[in-house]
Amino acid sequence: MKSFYLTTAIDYVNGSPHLGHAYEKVLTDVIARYRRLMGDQVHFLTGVDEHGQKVQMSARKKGIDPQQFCDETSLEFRALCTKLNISNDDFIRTTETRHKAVVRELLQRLFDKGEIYRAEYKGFYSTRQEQFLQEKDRLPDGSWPEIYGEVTEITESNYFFRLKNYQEWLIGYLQEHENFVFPRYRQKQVVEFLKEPLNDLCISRPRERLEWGIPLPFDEKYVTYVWFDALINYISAIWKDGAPDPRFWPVDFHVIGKDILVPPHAVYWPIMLKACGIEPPKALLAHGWWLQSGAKMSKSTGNAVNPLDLVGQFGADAFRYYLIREMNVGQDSDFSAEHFVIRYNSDLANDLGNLVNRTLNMTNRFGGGVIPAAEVEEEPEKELKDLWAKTQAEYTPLCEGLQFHSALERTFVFVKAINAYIEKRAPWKLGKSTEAADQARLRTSLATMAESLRLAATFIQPVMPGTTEKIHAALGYKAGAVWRDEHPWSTKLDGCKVEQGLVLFPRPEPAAPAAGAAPAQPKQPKQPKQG
RNA sequence: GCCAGAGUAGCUCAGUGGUAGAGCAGAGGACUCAUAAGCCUUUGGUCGCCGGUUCAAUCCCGGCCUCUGGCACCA
Repeated sequence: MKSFYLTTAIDYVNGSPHLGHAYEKVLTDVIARYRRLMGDQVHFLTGVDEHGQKVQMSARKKGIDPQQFCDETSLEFRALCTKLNISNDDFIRTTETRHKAVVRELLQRLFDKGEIYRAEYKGFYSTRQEQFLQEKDRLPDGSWPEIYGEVTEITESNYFFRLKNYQEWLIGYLQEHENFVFPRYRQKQVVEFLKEPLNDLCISRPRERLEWGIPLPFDEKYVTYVWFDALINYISAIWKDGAPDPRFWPVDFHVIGKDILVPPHAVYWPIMLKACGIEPPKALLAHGWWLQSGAKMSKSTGNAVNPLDLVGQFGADAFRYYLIREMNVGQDSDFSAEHFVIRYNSDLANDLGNLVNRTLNMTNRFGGGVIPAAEVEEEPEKELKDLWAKTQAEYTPLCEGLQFHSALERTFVFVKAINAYIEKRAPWKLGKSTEAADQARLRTSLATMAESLRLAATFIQPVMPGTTEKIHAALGYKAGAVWRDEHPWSTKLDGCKVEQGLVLFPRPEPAAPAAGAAPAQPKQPKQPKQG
């Protein structure tokens, strides 16, 4: 069985989860679920980054121990995974012993090899912000901004990692591995970055300045800083006998935000691994950001909508659907609650949810609640089956290319076609006919709509696993163990007993006529005709 | 400044060397199994601007404008 290891970035616990965290987890989860369905042995890791100055300061502000602070806030991130139905196999925290041990082991290994050395670092230090400043932090007139308070030039001794020794190696590696970074154009950014000479990387902080970190094994007066702590999580979580578990390493995908691609994941990380004698990752997937231009405006009026509230209101599957359907992986996209409601109503409630409900109702009314076998194949059936063949052919390549938004789009084209098929057959008319041929067509139409619904449900599974299960259950069906065997058009449903009715995606209550932007009013009902 | 991405119907986007497409929104219609859902029909665009190559460019080339992101020790 092929193994497939993928990770999200670990989230910094000095703050609450937001849409960006949610998206990264959902995207990674969709890939993970898809690979599992394709038969891979998946290992999906996520977690939290808990060290550093900000955590130390936040804990102090609350008057609690940093560890206690981490214990509390990391729970929020775990809760987010549960809420979004994330199927991670592991959740790592950088304050765990298993992690700290590996960090120290690798630091020692590099120190022994001479990859880490001690040197003086001279710079401008802000006591108030407890950090070194950069030349770019200066105001145009050369002074330092007010927020830094008193700035003094100090010299500090620190440990450095010989990054620049590996610059040529990395450039060559990127040439040989053109698909190291997805999307491709981001790899160009990395190559561009490497045209400038690298400096060695400062990897320590003196403990008097930063207490909350992992002490260097060869000098306990220092803790390691940021990258040699956080990035290591990807291997510390699967550490086995002095190396990352060969069943999973090298990792198939590190899913990260575009903001931490260059330089941390695309430069520091491969070089760190190379220096340790460990293989680099197979690929990095840098996703874009959700912009919330609309939210900023409403914030000023105090009406800010937290996107994560939509999960509670509409369910994890609907939320996941929106994120995956709207975002072209790698690009940025705009998030708006209005847009969300429009998609929810149109795709999920009207097209899919309503289709499920009407299929169940017709099967009960015209078929006695049991899905009959198809008996004829005329133009309407042929058209629908042809479309399925086309959908099936396109689906897998799209998913393999991470084009999940397109894969969903094709699947919903098929869903719409099922609705159109039903109109063509009009079982409610066939039901009134006593002709044997019409009765055969009626049974065929019930079988066809049920089967096509089963197939559509199968294809939405990586994105909306709960919905797939509900639809299959409503059809009285339990999917087999091998997903790909579920893809072809079949007679698997013959004789299945269906449920009474099922409203999967209830339409939201009409928005209260509160001031300002009322989101997505439901369409005005048409007046029923008199008579 | 440098690098990259993007500028196509009201909105979100697809697209090909031969006088433009989808979904949503809008308009009209027939139906009733259904979450007043679904189906059918339909109104919208000098495809950022200016040149060039070509029989022919939205798609090729050059220039320009606008937007977004990155340009290191900051999660």
